[in-house]
Amino acid sequence: MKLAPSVQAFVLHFGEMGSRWGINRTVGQIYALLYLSKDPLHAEEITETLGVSRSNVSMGLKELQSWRLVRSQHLPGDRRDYFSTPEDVLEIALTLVEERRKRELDPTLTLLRQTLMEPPADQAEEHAHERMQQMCDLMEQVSRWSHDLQKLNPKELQRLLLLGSAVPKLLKMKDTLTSVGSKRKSAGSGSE
Amino acid sequence: MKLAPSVQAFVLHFGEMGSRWGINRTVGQIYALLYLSKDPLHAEEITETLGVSRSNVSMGLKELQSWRLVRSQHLPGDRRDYFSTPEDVLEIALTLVEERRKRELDPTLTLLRQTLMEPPADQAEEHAHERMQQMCDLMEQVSRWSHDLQKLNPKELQRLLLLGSAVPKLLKMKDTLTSVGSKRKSAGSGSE
DNA sequence: TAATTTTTTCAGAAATTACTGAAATCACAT
DNA sequence: ATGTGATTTCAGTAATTTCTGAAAAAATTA
Repeated sequence: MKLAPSVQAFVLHFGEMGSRWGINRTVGQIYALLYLSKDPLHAEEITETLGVSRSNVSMGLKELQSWRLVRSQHLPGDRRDYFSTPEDVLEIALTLVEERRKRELDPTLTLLRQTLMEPPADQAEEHAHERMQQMCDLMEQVSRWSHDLQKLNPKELQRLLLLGSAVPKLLKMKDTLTSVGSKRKSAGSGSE
Repeated sequence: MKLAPSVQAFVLHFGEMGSRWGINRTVGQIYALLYLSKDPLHAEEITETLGVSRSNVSMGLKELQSWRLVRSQHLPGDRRDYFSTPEDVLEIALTLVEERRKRELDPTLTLLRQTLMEPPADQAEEHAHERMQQMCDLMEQVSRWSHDLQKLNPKELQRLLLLGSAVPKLLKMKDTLTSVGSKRKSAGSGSE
């Protein structure tokens, strides 16, 4: 398949960015190609277009599926697998957040929780444990944010994205409201 | 410097996670060590503790400083540089968000904007450009979120983190309020 | 069932990234 | 200026990751 110049550039760019994003060049290129493609592609087509080996494409597709960024399907009268990316960019972004949480946060969170079960043995360990506790608390909050995001419907998510810096204003608004109803309620903490 | 078992485990873990986070083993270990350390350390101390070469530590510290995750300072009567991490985990998280935006989003955003300046040359490019536009729009929103986050003070940020899944409720609350003041105003869009 | 097509696996090769030791540079004190 | 200690640079080496081609396995059809 011959690519238009701008498509070619995008595919190559994704290949280069791959290493920053924690995937390899081929995986980045495959994703870019599928993302831009109007119709699902089969592995052989990807192989030819990118000029890499068939086995490399096979492994790349497997990895992208493990990220849930690529899906496979069958077309009637064709034995080959066809691959495509989800349409909705918001859905894609959510998946990315979720998978990165699993891979980049959860293992550390697990270690921290285990470690913090045991009390520090001595003075030297004491300060370290305090620091670990701080990191653990933060990661748990971020992790919960990520989980909560997954529950939002696209409409709510879209609004949240558009909100941006208006969030603090909204928080103030809420303060005003809640303080009207109940005078001097313990301020600041509590997850509502 | 001899490390307590739990500290040792944390340092090694950060080394292993490094590859997932886009840094190498040594950089991960150096960061973990400094993060847990009560006092700033000089490079030689890090070298001995981690058992890697002095030059490797030098490069690692340079990289961590480029991420703004590590700072250097001088102690009176000592010519060596001492290194430490910022105390506040929220501040650290913000820095991480900002730096990742710069490294992982901005380059792609630049390419997309450039590409989308030109109209698609033919039918084949047309669909690809639509997809690029969708990605570009989303990335710009995420990028703006990241920028806006940086402007929040720690208190606001902490509240936002605690909010989590309560955000949609808050949005609904806002709807109720604003619709009271002005009847039938164009709903849903507009960044407030 | 066997034949055919498609996909996956995996050992070795190629490419990339990380690390080291030696030399160069820098910073400060005398 | 010269010396001393600290830091950085960098070419070469080591380790890791990525990629390939061949073979095995799986899926589908006849």
